[in-house]
Amino acid sequence: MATPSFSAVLRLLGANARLEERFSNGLGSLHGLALKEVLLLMHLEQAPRHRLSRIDLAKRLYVSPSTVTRMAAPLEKLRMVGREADPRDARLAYVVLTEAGQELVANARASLEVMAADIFRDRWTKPEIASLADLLGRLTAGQPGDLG
Amino acid sequence: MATPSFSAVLRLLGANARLEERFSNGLGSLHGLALKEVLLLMHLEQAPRHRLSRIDLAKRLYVSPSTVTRMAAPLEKLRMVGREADPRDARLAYVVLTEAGQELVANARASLEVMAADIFRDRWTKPEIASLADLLGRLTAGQPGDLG
DNA sequence: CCTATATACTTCCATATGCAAGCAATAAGG
DNA sequence: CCTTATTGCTTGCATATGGAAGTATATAGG
Repeated sequence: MATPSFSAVLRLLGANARLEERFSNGLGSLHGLALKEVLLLMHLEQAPRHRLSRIDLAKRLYVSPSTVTRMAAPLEKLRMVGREADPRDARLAYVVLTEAGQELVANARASLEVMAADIFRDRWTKPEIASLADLLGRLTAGQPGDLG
Repeated sequence: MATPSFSAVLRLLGANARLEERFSNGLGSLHGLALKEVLLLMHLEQAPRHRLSRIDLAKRLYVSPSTVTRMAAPLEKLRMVGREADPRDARLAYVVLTEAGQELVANARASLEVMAADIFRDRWTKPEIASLADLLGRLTAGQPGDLG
């Protein structure tokens, strides 16, 4: 029917939809945060000084700057992140991971790793999982701040 | 850092975001339709008698039934799909692909296959693409109406 | 310096989407 | 038959998101 390339793309779209559904169901009840919010915190955790500008976060999360502004607001209210100005450039308003945020992201990451392992539990060998991760990594290569 | 399973999941999310961005940019200008609308038409094309109930479409597109209702409305206005009642069950309102819809989906599919090939143009061998498609197919297995 | 351009962020508006509620029709069980 | 539960679809409401416009700051070029 479809070319192999097209088939790969179509299946990636489907696999993504299934994964998002699965993770959303499991995660919200556990930590009260959406998957995207946890990813935001994970990017901060990985960044130097645990902080990133909203623009950098937007690039890493593949969303618009306005979305980052609105995602950060409730996280700031929950004291998971703080706001920090740059002394050299008054335009910058870094999003900084707090202590509480670090704790939460550690727990959420553990939950996510369990859920991820569950997805491959049946009918997958370790080399197959590694191969999938490797091939997918080539599709996202060249981006700053790869989490995985 | 992350377990291989978690890494695969994270990269899949990122790859999906990049692909959607790329396909949205290229497709809208070509045929005036969003990627999701083309996928809807492709599912109809593949279905017996070129028609599906809104519920079946929702499952295949991984969206809610209300979204299908609202996606079909403008396509019906454009005469890409029609509405057909079931003589046995008056609750069913099939979405049917029209002649014009078949033409459009053929053209759009060709565009999508070119775009898909573009994504893998550099640094990918045919076996690698096939392997990726195969592995991703295992994540979506068991679903009705696989397009690829 | 002064002006023009670019950047970071925020806010407004339009659109997309899921969920709950509602309606119509069918199916199931007495 | 009649009642109840189920199913397919639509609509109202709340939320999420991108893009355009607006503000403030920084940079580049005379």
